[in-house]
Amino acid sequence: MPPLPPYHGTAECSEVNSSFSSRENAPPHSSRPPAYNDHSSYQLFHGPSSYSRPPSSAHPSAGSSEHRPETSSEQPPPDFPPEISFAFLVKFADAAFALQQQKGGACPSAQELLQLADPLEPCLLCLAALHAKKKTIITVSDGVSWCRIASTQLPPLPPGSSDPPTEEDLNAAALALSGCIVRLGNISITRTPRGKHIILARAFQVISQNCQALAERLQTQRRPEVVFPSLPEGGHTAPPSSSPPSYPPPSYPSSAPRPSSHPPPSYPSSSAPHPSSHPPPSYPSSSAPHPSSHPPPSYPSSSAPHPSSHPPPSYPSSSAPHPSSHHASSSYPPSSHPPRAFSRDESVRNAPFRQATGEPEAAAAVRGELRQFPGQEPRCTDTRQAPAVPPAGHQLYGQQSRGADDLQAPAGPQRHQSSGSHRSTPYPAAGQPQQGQHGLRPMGAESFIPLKDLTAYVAKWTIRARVDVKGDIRKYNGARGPGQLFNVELKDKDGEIRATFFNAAVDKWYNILQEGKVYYFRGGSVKPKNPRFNHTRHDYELTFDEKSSIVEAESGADIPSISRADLVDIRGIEEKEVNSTVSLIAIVHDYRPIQSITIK
DNA sequence: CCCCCCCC
Repeated sequence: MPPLPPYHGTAECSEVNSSFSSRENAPPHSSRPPAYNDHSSYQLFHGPSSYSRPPSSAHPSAGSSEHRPETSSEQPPPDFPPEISFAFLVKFADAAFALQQQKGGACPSAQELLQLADPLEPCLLCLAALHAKKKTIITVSDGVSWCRIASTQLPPLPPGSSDPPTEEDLNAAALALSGCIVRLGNISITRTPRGKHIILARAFQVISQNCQALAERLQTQRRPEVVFPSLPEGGHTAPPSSSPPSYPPPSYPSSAPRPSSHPPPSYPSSSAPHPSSHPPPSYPSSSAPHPSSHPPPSYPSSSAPHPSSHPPPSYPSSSAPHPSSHHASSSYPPSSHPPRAFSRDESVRNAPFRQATGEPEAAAAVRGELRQFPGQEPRCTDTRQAPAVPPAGHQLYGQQSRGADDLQAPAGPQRHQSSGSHRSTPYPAAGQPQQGQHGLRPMGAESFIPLKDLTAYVAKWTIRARVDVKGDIRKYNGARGPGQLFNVELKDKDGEIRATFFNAAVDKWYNILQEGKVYYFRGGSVKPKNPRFNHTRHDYELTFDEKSSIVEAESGADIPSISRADLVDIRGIEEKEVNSTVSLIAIVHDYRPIQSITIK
């Protein structure tokens, strides 16, 4: 899939994003729908009433701030680095709040947050992404701050949704996302000609659905919203002061200069981030960290320079202490990863609705990624255990055992947890691999070449890459008649390339290829890409047919699907250069599909 | 073989 160039977009896009800015100090609490509509000219959501259910109301029992995720409190949420256990998240959030209060309500800077964590505990947890067009706004939190992200991807729809999904479908889908941990990937930050900031995601997967307690806990505590008006105009790159990994947690470097503490005058009084029901832990309106309209010279973050602007391309599982500190993306070629609209189909695959079978979706979702962290069993907060991951063998697609099959749930979790969540509509994940035979042999022992070395002049090649993004099947009517196709964006350690499957190849491979998994690919054709439509950082693109060989790789640990280089926390987003790409994992507090946007 | 969305 062709990373599209930065979408400088549509007016509506910019408008939507403008909502992130300033006045959007609304707390993540879903109880404040109006906040989203402050622009009378925009009709962003279906209707306030449908969203007014605060997650907490749905899970009254979990409202207490002391409530902790029941199970596996010591386990990291799926896809989080092993150091990031729930206990850590909670502890970290508490420390962050304490620091915030100590600072008189000012949001701790990234630097300060880093200092709250143990040297080896990454304090930046997320991976985020967004799109444009038919936007969707998701309010997420990383435990420290929260923000709204716009996405054109519709929420994973419940089974039986009609093809243009009905409002009810969308609402149900939106509700189902509350309390989910999602992976929002390939976030693109761009600036429109009019100066608006666009934050778009190309990947959206539900990793876990059992995090209501954590989400509620986060919601019960006021956290500053991170708005994005303060995105640097041009690639401002924080001075790479070597990350200060080790600061004893207790010592809050309150000394850290907080320019932020002086919110620009323009800041709306609304600054009180969470006017809502939860009494502010005591932080002054000043807390409103990001004066919207006037992009602070670089808000708190400025104080916390994000070290190396050029993060390592690949990250060692845990050695990288503070991925967050790396604003890798800043080094990204602008526009290299433009927003890409996700189709509903994809969303469905990532639906939070679980199947009755209660598959360990978390594990499924993370499979691949978690493997990067030896010793970490993929698991979510609770009961869902990681399915025994079959000894990484060369698994032939289509011949997997049921268990393996489970693991394949694409990114997706898609099964709904029966346990008391409001999302109870189980429905099977789409895109399950078929049970067909492919007669392909494992190629684990085969040698493969790096994607970057692939050219039209390489005779017989085998590549080993992760399906970073799988597009939807598109029907078309070309000169040779109708056809169908889908694209995937393949990625390996240091390269990427787009591949296309046409017609019969679609039928054969579409369901086999799953986003996030690593495969050996052979038998495809290489041709120069058309830079007009393909923006991957590769001069060529691939085409596979039904006779090609594609076999899942035994392990994808060396090809991180979530590059730590791109990991940032929410606050880190604003520090990114325009056109940079970042990743983060956050908890969805609220998810509201946008019904329509009326541009004035 | 497409190429939708953005740019050229």
